[in-house]
Amino acid sequence: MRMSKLFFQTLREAPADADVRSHQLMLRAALVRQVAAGIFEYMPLGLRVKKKIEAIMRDEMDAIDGQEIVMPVVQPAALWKRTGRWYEIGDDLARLTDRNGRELVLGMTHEEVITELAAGVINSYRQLPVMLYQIQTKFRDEPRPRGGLIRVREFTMKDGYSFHPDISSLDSYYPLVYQAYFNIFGRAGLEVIAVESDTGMMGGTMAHEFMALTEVGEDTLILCDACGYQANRQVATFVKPEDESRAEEEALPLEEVATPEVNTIAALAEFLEIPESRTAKALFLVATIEEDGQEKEQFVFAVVRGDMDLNETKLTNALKARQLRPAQVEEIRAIGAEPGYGSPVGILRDEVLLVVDDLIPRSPNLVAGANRAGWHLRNVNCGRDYQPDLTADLVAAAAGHSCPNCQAPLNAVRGVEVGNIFKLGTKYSEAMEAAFLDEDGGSAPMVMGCYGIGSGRLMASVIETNNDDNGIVWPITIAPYQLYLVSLATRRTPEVTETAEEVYAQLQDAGIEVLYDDRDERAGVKFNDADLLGIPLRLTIGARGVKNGVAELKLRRGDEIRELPLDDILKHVQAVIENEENAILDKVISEPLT
RNA sequence: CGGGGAGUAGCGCAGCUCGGUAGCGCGCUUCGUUCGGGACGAAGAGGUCGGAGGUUCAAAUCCUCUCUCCCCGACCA
Repeated sequence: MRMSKLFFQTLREAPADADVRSHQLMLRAALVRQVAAGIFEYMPLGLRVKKKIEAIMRDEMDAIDGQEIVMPVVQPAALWKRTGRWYEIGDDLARLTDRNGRELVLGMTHEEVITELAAGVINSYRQLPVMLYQIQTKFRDEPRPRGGLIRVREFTMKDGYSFHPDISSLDSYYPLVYQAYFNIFGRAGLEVIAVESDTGMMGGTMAHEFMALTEVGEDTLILCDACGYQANRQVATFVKPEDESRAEEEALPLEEVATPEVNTIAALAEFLEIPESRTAKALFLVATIEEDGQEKEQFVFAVVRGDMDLNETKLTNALKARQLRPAQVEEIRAIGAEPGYGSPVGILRDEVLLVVDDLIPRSPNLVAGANRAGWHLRNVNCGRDYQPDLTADLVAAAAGHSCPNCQAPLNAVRGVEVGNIFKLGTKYSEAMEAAFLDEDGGSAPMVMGCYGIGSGRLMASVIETNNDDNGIVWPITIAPYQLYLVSLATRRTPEVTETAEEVYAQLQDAGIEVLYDDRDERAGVKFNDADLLGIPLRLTIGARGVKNGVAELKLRRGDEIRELPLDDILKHVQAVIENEENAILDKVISEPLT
């Protein structure tokens, strides 16, 4: 491709809207443009990267017997009503009505459609297992798109769905996808780690997220350097700090203490001169719980120790709740509690589901609120002063906590979720009546898995982790072009243009992807654009070199400049490209899932 | 949805406090000189100042409403 013909415009300065590095670079390098919040268009260079990423996805999906299909973006609401997600999912699901008043949705994922498709085609266990995937546009009306392509509303996703005759078939297939995912990210030059994750609205029994470690990530990961434990903060566990000396402590009498204007744990600990671990934190929430097929709202009073944070995912799971929201002040008062001074002692127990973290019964004589402003209670003891309805692990693991496997201190890092895999089980096949006849002639629902990767988010994550002050540093496997050919010709050096044209033709004929800078620009402009665009190889043809029969080769990552003989240039370039490719493939992680 | 910030030329910004009819840098066009890391000179093109309403002789500037975008939080297969 000739730069003189390329549809692009590099920007010297990043648009003020762009905050994160990858977003700035994508705009400056003319990969994408933003059309609206969370909605982007891809320009030629960006689309080439996207296509390369997707080619890798196809390759790896095909390698584990995936078969590519395409499903619609616009889907009938009826499908989503059958699984109940039409009611469960809120405003994230974009809904519309056609001219005849039919309700439609914009697909945010395709379980409903694919399950119906599979149900229509698959009748027999002989047709199983099967893996279907697509690379398709999704739309989620996110409440807050952010970070350029990190979190968007309209995006392209590779989503795959596998169908199995039984759980063991899924169990044996799942690790293949797990490895295929490492292959995809590795080949795209993105370092990721896999963490166990919550199954969330997808349902299912086991799930992993593939995370790119970067500060712009929205997820917090809990890692153990000592033993390799890795989990999303949503599900991470840890060994609760057991204080042996205190566990034996005698329960002391309840005692009210005046604490004017003290309505946070930090202020309370300071005011009473006690550690936060000697206080009880009260949290007021309202859960949506399904009971006898009916949804109802239930006030939930959660108690965790003052030095810990509630993990809402754990609480949601412990309650088997559909949803959880903070309670309103009026709701809190209605059950006899007071915001900022909440206590499990003396509330209207009939209306409240009282849930305590499993550390609370082992922590005697805590300071809790007194359910009236300006007062707290000393020596509150679970079991003596109040009886919880449920005791469970409710708190979030954090840096410094003890690893659940080896007790070493845990680390917390930020990550971007670039892919995920789920064992769905039969949630969708049952709802959609996707059954098959097994060997015994009996009917059984198919067991499903689902597997997603966002193309754009992957691209952004690669840029986020592969750039320097001058621009992007693409892994050669997904770079828009492999080689940037710079012609430094002037009007007085037609031989340079001639040579550059010859080299361009020669490299192109050999199948090398060349971006040829034939513009009438100064050297500095060309070099700076080459750096900004991040093309892995830069080959410069200048007057000096032509005179000596050489061209200069420089790698984007690195400073070394090598002179290559012009009469044998193809061989050298090919060798360097191969070398660069191998350097990336060598880093692909092989991590059998146990 | 709560909190904060911002909309003036393709991009980055000034002008707004104190109303007087829009400016700077980069980019873009033409000509000339230059030509190995974002050249120089000259001449140009380009803006209903996000939108609507109001105040005023006069509004980018003051008032009201509204739309959009960004950041933090809530939320999130």
